[in-house]
Amino acid sequence: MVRRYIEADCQGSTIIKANVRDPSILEQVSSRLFNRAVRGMKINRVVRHGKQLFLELDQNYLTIHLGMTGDVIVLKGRERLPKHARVVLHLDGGRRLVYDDARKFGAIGIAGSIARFIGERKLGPDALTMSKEDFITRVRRSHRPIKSLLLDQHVVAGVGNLYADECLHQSRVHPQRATSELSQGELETIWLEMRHVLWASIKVSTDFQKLPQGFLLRSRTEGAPCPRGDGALISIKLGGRTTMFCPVCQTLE
DNA sequence: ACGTGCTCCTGTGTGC
DNA sequence: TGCACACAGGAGCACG
Repeated sequence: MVRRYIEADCQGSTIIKANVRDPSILEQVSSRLFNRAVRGMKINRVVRHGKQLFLELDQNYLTIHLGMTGDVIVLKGRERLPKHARVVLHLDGGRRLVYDDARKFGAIGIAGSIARFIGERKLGPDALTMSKEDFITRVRRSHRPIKSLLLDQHVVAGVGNLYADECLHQSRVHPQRATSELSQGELETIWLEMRHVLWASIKVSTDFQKLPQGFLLRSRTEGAPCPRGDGALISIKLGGRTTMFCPVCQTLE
């Protein structure tokens, strides 16, 4: 969604200059080098891999990870900056591309190539691009709970906590099931539902209330009725993350 | 190779 | 209304 947004509003624009208002948001690059890397460069296109965004410039890539509270906003006039604007890119034509991030878990940097960036961080294949066979091969041998694997960006890139819960709910698989114990059919279902869930969310621009009936994300609250059956949702901790599921339709066996 | 707990940071919701 | 506290959608790290 953010990738499309940036591309729609900024593709072809030239970065006049950058204003790094909080250098601690920069990853492995100083403000000075960052400025030098982006100044005068055109934004040719925007590529996404998992949760990572790559703004393709003329000679390198500007990388963006939104963390938990990061957001990209394009200001077209003289609007006030958002409260936690960490980096502002001044574009030709008076537009400003703003990175806003309250908690500062996000990061912005410069990369020479996408492949190298992914390789250095050992990121797995993108959730929406990887084949079913690739997904099953990468996941199959692990004895870890399936939810931990879905959340592990080294295995699959792009699935966050909420989407992992939704994906398993749609698949009717208990989040604590050991992945190695899952049947071929269950793994195929999980791969399919992972795609369904991510596409569905993109379609409604992550406005969960607009998701179709039956989605956990519409009422992700402990005790809420299961959106697709009889149970009531319960909450557990798995790998330190809040995990919501229906104990009636997602069973451990 | 795995789970656990801690860390970074700030805003929001809850209970007293 | 004010305050203390728990918790939050990410991810890296040390540790056992």
